[in-house]
Amino acid sequence: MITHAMEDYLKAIYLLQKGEDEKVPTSVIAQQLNVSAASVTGMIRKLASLELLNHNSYHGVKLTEGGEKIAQEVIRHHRLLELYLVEIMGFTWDKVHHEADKLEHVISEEFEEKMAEALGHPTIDPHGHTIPTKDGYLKEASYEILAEVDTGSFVTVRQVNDDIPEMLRYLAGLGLVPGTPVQVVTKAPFNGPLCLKIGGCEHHVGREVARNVFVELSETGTD
Amino acid sequence: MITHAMEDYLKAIYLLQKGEDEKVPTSVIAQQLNVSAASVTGMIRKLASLELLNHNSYHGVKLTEGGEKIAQEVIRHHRLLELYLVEIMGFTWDKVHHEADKLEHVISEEFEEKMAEALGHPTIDPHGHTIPTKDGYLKEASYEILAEVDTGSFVTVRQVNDDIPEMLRYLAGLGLVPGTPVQVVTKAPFNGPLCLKIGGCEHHVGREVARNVFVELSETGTD
DNA sequence: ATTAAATTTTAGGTGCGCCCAATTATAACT
DNA sequence: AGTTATAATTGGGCGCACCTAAAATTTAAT
Repeated sequence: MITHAMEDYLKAIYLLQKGEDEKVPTSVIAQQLNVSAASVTGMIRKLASLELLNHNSYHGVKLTEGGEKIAQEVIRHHRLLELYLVEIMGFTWDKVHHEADKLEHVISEEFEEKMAEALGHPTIDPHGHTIPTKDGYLKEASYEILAEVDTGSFVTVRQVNDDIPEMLRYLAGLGLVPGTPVQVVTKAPFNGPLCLKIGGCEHHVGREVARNVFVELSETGTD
Repeated sequence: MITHAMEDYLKAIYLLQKGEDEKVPTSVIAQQLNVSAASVTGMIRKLASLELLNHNSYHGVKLTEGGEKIAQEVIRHHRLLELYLVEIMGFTWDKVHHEADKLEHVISEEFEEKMAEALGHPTIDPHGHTIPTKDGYLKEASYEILAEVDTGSFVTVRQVNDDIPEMLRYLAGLGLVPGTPVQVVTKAPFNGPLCLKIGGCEHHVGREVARNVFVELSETGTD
């Protein structure tokens, strides 16, 4: 039996091992899930005994195929839910992450299918993340971090981190949402703010924010 | 902190104490929730310590105002969900009870409101049960049990029990759904089947089924 | 009034998922 | 290589929600 907590661990490990290379250390999982390292060790033992991941003591974990499958299903639920809540139910995009985190463990496969149909089998969620397909395929495109692109770059927003509601409201206010073209006008030194041209207007946003926005470099004739 | 299990107990007790008179005995709660009587006693102690119900040892329990409030909220969630799943998402009515039982503990107040709006603030769920209002008011109309009305009666279906999916599919097939007018043509003796005229056709249904259908007697000119 | 039957409660125990504190393993540094 | 810092694991505990088996209470029946 897969419990909700197990699903949370599998999802977290899956997303972490995508970001980095393979092996995910205990401490990182603990931080991600806001639990103690001891708790993680305990849960890892259980998941390993179910062959959902491989555990090399003191050297991190790696999901098995079975573990990845479950993680992808949970992520599909989460991202379909986020989009459904925004598009069909009229939630603002800052609220949906929290709601989806609870619902993702509870909905049936039929619920998932009804959502997918109502949304026209979408592939991208409101924050720009790829929705895994029913058969578990998830290829997350890799974008640049806005905070790190060169001054003068023309970029298009592709993704934003979805877990800080206040930041999402701020971003929406700026128009810094997936699909928006942006020019990086200046980057102040010493981790200072970026000056961004968004829809003709210039805005100054801090690095903290710019680290949570992911962009694609535009073809810009010049160069 | 109110847990999901507590919500289930409060809901069950609320619905049971409506049906009967006041005090609900331990054994009935145990049966309703499919747990042992010992488990019920344990949970009752906890709920009593939170002042959500009053417990007279060996003499059953009765919800306090606080307990009723929570029960009504859970029931509102459940019934709005059932209707939403049928009307907006296109579920068949036999599947929604199970789905709503899981979702009812998880959705936010905002989710509840979005559903209510999308449905035009409905008052009756797909099986004919009253949906409590936001401020907790629930007046469940009391109908006759189809199995017990007199031969020859003209009645209108008002409610059906929602927890047996196969029976719901059967009832839908017969057209025995809330709003349908029905005539009780004959009732075979020794708990035999009822002959019902539904939309011009006669059908023979067993007592078991007829005990799960609730009807309102129609004004029938004659008499 | 006593006893038998049914119901309810207590006692003791299980698995889950979390914690803290203490230990052990790895890695990093003279 | 030997010491030290960091990270991971083990051990012992806690609360929740459930269980079975045994004891206690109420009820109904003689």
